[in-house]
Amino acid sequence: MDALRLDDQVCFAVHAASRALDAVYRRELAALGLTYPQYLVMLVLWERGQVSVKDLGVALRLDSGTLSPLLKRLEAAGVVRRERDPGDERSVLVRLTPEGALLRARAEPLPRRIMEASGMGPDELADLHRTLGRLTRSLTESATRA
Amino acid sequence: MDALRLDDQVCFAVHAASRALDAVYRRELAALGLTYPQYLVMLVLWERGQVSVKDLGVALRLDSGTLSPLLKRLEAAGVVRRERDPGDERSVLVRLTPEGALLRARAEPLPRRIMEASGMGPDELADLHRTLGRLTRSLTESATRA
DNA sequence: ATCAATTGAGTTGTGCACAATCGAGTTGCA
DNA sequence: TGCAACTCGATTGTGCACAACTCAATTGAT
Repeated sequence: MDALRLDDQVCFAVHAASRALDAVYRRELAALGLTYPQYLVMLVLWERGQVSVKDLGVALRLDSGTLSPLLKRLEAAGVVRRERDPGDERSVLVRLTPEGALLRARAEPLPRRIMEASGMGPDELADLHRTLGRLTRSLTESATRA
Repeated sequence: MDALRLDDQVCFAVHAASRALDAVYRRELAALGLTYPQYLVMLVLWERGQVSVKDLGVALRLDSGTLSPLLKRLEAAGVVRRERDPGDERSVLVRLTPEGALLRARAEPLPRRIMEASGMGPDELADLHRTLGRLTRSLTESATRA
């Protein structure tokens, strides 16, 4: 086996799977007016109600260069509000608007639909989840070490 | 378990792994002057020597909107050449330049380095590769059906 | 032989991702 | 107390990804 064959590269398999997932989410989220990364932000907000941009970045592993414009679009769409933290004026708190909170109900059926589209059972998905978690951790560590 | 919890979403695990891989490749490829998607194109060219834009799109599952500017940058970097297919003037053939062919040797050690950074054994990686392949196929099918 | 439908690249517009940088606000230490 | 170091968010610039569209070349059906 040739180490440089495209089809043998796990990296391409991950990349392709990620884009295929994105395409399925694009279709499912269109009705909610959200993109996939915007949906990820909403997941965090539906869990916590309010988060600083900093903590959002930690949760999603995104920096402010990505989050700032994304949050601006979510604010323009009327689903979140942004305001400086009175206790620390450097920090910006992001909260759900009532409209944003209402979106949650419409997002509820999504995970099941994606699971069905994946063609995999719960156990297999859980296994994949764990494996990818380990992979991401290893890669991240190796990146910070080097 | 809450279906909408970020940490329970396999989609986020895939997304995060993909970006972590991209980060590692970014570091490794910097010396070659390539980005990760450009490296994927080069993989195909190192295999086949010459490919039409159309076939590249099939191999990488990318459309011309992504490939056209990317190939333009590779051409500007001097590693590929583009010319109309004399047999079918609609088609554009992409070929390696000698400089592009030389890059292959410098890319050779990459897969091993990434494998080490992944912290996973060959069997486990092969397994992940297969699982992701099935996932991508299922998602793609479900997308075209709907 | 003609022309309508199809194919293949390219362009435009939108949005994500990251590096590098800036500036305001905060903290800590001399 | 005063100032240097640090933190946080925003901005700029580059590149990837996809949808929608344009246009030229080709194909096929009549």
